[in-house]
Amino acid sequence: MSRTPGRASALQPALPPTLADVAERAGVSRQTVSNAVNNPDLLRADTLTRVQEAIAELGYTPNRAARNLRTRSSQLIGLRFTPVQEGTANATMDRFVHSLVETTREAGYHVLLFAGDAVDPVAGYQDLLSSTAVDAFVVTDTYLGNPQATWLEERRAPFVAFGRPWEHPEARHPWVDVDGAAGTELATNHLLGRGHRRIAWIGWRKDSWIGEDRRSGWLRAMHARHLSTTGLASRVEDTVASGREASSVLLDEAQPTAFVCASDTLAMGVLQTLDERGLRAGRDVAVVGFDDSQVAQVVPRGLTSVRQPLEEVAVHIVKALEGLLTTPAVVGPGVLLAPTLALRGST
Amino acid sequence: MSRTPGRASALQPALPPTLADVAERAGVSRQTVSNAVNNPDLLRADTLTRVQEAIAELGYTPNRAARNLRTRSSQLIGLRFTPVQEGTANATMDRFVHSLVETTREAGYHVLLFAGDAVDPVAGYQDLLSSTAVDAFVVTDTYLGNPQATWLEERRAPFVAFGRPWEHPEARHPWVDVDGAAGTELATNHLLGRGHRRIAWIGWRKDSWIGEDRRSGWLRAMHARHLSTTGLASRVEDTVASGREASSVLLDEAQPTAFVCASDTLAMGVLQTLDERGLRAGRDVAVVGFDDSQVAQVVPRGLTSVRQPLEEVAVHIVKALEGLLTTPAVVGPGVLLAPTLALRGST
DNA sequence: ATGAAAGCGCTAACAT
DNA sequence: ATGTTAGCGCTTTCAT
Repeated sequence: MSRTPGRASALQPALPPTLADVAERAGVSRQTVSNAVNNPDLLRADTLTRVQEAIAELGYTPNRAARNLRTRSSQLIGLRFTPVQEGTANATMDRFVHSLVETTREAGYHVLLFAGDAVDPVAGYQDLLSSTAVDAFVVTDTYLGNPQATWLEERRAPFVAFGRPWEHPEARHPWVDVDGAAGTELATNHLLGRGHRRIAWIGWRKDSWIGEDRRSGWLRAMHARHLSTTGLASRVEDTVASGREASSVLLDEAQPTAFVCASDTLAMGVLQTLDERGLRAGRDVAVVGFDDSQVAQVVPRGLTSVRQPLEEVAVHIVKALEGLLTTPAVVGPGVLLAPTLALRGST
Repeated sequence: MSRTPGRASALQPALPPTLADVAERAGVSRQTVSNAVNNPDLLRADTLTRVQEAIAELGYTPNRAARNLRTRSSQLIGLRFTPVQEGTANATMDRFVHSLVETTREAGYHVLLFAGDAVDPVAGYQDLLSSTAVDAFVVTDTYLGNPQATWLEERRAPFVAFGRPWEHPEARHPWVDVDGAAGTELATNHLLGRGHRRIAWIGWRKDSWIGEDRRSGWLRAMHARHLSTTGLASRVEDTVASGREASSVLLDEAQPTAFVCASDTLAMGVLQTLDERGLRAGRDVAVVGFDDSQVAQVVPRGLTSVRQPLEEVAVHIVKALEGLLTTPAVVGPGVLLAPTLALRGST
C-alpha cells in the first residue's frame, strides 16, 4: 500500500505504474495483465480489451529490471567499442554499429557499449558477463589472435563474431565475415578490365590474417591472367605514411600502373605519393582502396574502394544471436558475405 | 536449496554464485556480504577479509538485474545513435561516443545505444524512459529545434545535452557545448596572420543555429580588422557538391584567397574546386574546415580544421549526469568549451 | 558490527 | 481462461 501512482507531489515525479496498478484498474489479477502483455492469446477477447485499456490509460510499460531479474535476460547485447584511430581512414566500426543498433532493435534488443581495457582486453567482457548485464556479445576485433573469442568460448558465453576464427578452425561459435579475397579480386579484375597489367599490392604485415586474405584475392586475379606479381607487392603498417612510402618505392622499382590496397588508409598514402609527383589518380595511375570510408567518398575525384555489406553483416549476426539465445541454443555455420566495389574517379 | 552452484552439469552452465552462496561460505549473513561490497567500512577488518576471500573464491559479481530492481537504477545512459551520413566528412559522433563510453565507465555507467525512429524522434526515448531501462540520456542532435530536449524536460527525465538550447534560453537542463564562433574566429585569425585579407565563408543555411554561430566567428575576426565581408559569404546545404559549387562561384565573383568552412564536408568541396582548376590548396588558396574529421587528417597535404575537444565534452557531460543522478539533483550552468585548430597543409 | 525481515516488479509453475 | 503462490537476487529498514 501507500503507493499512489499519479498522486506524488509535483516535486517528486510519480513512480511509474506497475502490473498491480493495471490489474486493480482492470479488475483482474496481476498474472492476467502479464499474460495480456506477453501472451495475449491466452486471454478472452473482452478481458484483453479491458486490460489493454487500463494499460493505455495508465501509460504502463513493464519495468525492465524486474523482468530481467525474473527472466534472467537483459535484452542487451554487449559490444566493445574501439576508438577510431586518428590519422587513418578506418571507420568500419561506425557504420557497423549503426547497422547493428538498427537490426537488434527489430529483434527487441539494445546495444550496450563498453570500453576496452588497454591492458586486459578481456576485463570488460568479464564484468558484464559475470554480472549478467548482457545476454550476449558481438565480438568485432578478431584480427589479432582474438583472445576474447577463445575466452568467451571457454566460458560458454554466448557471442557471435564479426570475423572468421582464422587460426581456430575448430572453433564452434557462430561468425559472420566478409570475403576480403573476393573484394580484392573484384578490384583487381576491375583494373584488368580497364587495361592495367602491372597492378601492385600494398597490404599489411604477414601476421595479419585479414591482410593475407585480401592479398590472396589480388594474387588470384593476377595469376588467372598469368600475370607476374614479382616485385609488385609490399607489406607495411596500416598508416598513411606507410602507404605513401610503399607506393613511392614500388613506382620507382616496378613501374605499376595501378595499386590495390588493403585499406583506404594505405590508398590515401598512394594518393599522397601521386600528388607529390604531379601524377593524377585515375588518369596516370589507378588506385583502389578497401572499406569505402568517408574519405574514399569525399576525396577530390573520389577513391574507388571495396565496400563491405555491413548492413547485411548485422542482419546475419542478429540472426545468429537469436539462435544462440533460444533454448536449446542453435548454432549455424559461419556466414561469408561478398563485398562490392564502389567505383569512383581514382580508376 | 537445490541451488548447487558449480555443480550444474557441463551441458548446462552453472548459475553464477549469489550473495547467499557467498554468505554461506563466509559464515555470515547475506546482508553482511552486501555491506562488504557496498559499504566495506561497516565491517570489522577480519570479517571483511573473510567475506572478500569467499567472494574471490566463488568469483562472485553482484547480479545487475537484482540490484537494478532494488535500487531503481540501471547504471545505463541512453544515447540515440545516428548514422554517419554517407558522402559527407562528418564523424563527430564516432569520436564523441568513444569518449563518452570511456568516461561513463570511469563513473560506473555504461552506454546504451538506441536507434532513432525516423518518423517519431521521441519514440526511442519514450520506451527506455517508461521501462526505466536507463537512468538518463545524453542528447546530441540539438541542431534542429530539438524536440527531444523539450519532450524530456516536460517529463522531468534526466538528461544532458551536447549542444546549447539555442532557441530555449529559458531551458533549465544541463548542457555542454563547444564554442563554434571561437573556432572559426581562431581559423580566420590564423589566415589573417598568414597575410590573407579576402577570406570567404561557406556555411549552412540561415535556419541552422550552429551554422550562424560559426559564421559569427568569421565575421567577428574580419570586422576586428575592419575588413569588408561583402560578397564573401555563402550559405548552402552541408554537402561536398554544395561546397564545390559555392567555392566556384565565390572564386569567380569575389576572388578570395582563403576559405573558412562550417564543416570539413564543405571544405572538401572547396578542395574539389581547386583540384578542378589546377590550383593547389595551401599554396594558391588556403582552406580551413571544421571538425577535424579523418578526411581532414588523411587527405593529401592535409586539411587545416577546427577540432572540438570531445574528450573534454564527455567529461563535463558525465559530471553533469552525476549531478543529475544524485538526490536531490544538482543542475549546474551550461558549459562552453573552446575548440582548437589542427594545422595542416591546406593553409 | 552483524542479522532478520520485507519487498522492489515481474513471471514460471501450478491450481482452479 | 483466470487466479494463487512463490521467488528471481538484491538492498533498505530495523533489530540486536
